[in-house]
Amino acid sequence: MYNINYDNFIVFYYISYKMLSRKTKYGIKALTFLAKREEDEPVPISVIAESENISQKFLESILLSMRKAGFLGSKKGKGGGYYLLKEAAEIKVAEVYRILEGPIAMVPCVSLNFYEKCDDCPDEDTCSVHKLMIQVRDNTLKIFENTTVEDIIIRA
Amino acid sequence: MYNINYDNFIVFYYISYKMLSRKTKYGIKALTFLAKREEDEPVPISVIAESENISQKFLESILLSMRKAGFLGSKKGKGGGYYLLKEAAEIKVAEVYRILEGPIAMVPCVSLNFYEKCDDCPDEDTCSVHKLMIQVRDNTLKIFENTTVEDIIIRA
DNA sequence: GTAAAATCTACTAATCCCATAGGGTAAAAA
DNA sequence: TTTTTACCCTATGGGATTAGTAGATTTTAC
Repeated sequence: MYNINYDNFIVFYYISYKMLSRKTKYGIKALTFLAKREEDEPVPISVIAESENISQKFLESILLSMRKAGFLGSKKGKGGGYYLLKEAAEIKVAEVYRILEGPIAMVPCVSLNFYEKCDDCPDEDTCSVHKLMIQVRDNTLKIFENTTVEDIIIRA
Repeated sequence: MYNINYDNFIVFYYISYKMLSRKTKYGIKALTFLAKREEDEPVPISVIAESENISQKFLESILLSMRKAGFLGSKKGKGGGYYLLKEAAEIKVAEVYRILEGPIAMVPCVSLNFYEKCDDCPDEDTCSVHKLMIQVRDNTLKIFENTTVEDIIIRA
């Protein structure tokens, strides 16, 4: 929490970082954790959760989403857990982001995969922010498309 | 709303675009609207709201924030309204964004102006997403710093 | 074939923030 | 003094996030 002085009145406000949710963050952390292991044996949720400091129940739903998306496989029962189905170098951050977070674009009207007209905006061509947001989207997309789980491990 | 087929069950879900709120979007639209006018006379909130298709009450608070931030001046009573205090070429999108939306960074631990440790992350150095988010921040920041209200008008 | 281990599923809940609306006050002009 | 406008405070519905709780289901181990 921060405070800023306006006209001699102290104004308290919370800063919100909503662009990267914990869900996506945890998802990426879990993927890199799995990729860093040498063995291909299934890893229980509990192990990933503890190692990466993630709420286990929350992580369950995240891993499930990524299993349904084809990144992970799972095995039930003793000795079970989750394991990577793809090579770390084949998993792009862009794909993971879209599964867990949603569109990469800042506004629906500039989304490539989930385009929708902004319901508050009568005309995209005259919209002040449209082209600016396309620019931002292209740049962010470029980074996410060119970064794989392997890249993340190497850099860190 | 989109629907996707998982295991023969139809799953409905809503897509959220939270990165650029209406607040910021409306703020930029209002600034460009004022900048496009040739006269420097004050423009009533109602006129801006109607022209740009913005909820008037919501726009009130937005313009107030931008007045307190030094971008706008205001005049009460008949013939009153809001007017630009700076030249359009001097108003960077980055500044407007920080006032209305908040930090440009996707996560607190990579924010330049509002740095905070992520409370779910024990160690930034070993965090998988930290460096990636720095990269995204730098790119977005570059765009926002190099774009002014005048640029927006010219491009559109 | 029983117990343990683990994934899966569903429901609930607290909290937060966005977007908006309503109503009233203060100031400026006519 | 009346009108016009910005200014300020409060409230509220809805939705997203981030879990927590309880149990069902599947697999392995003994």
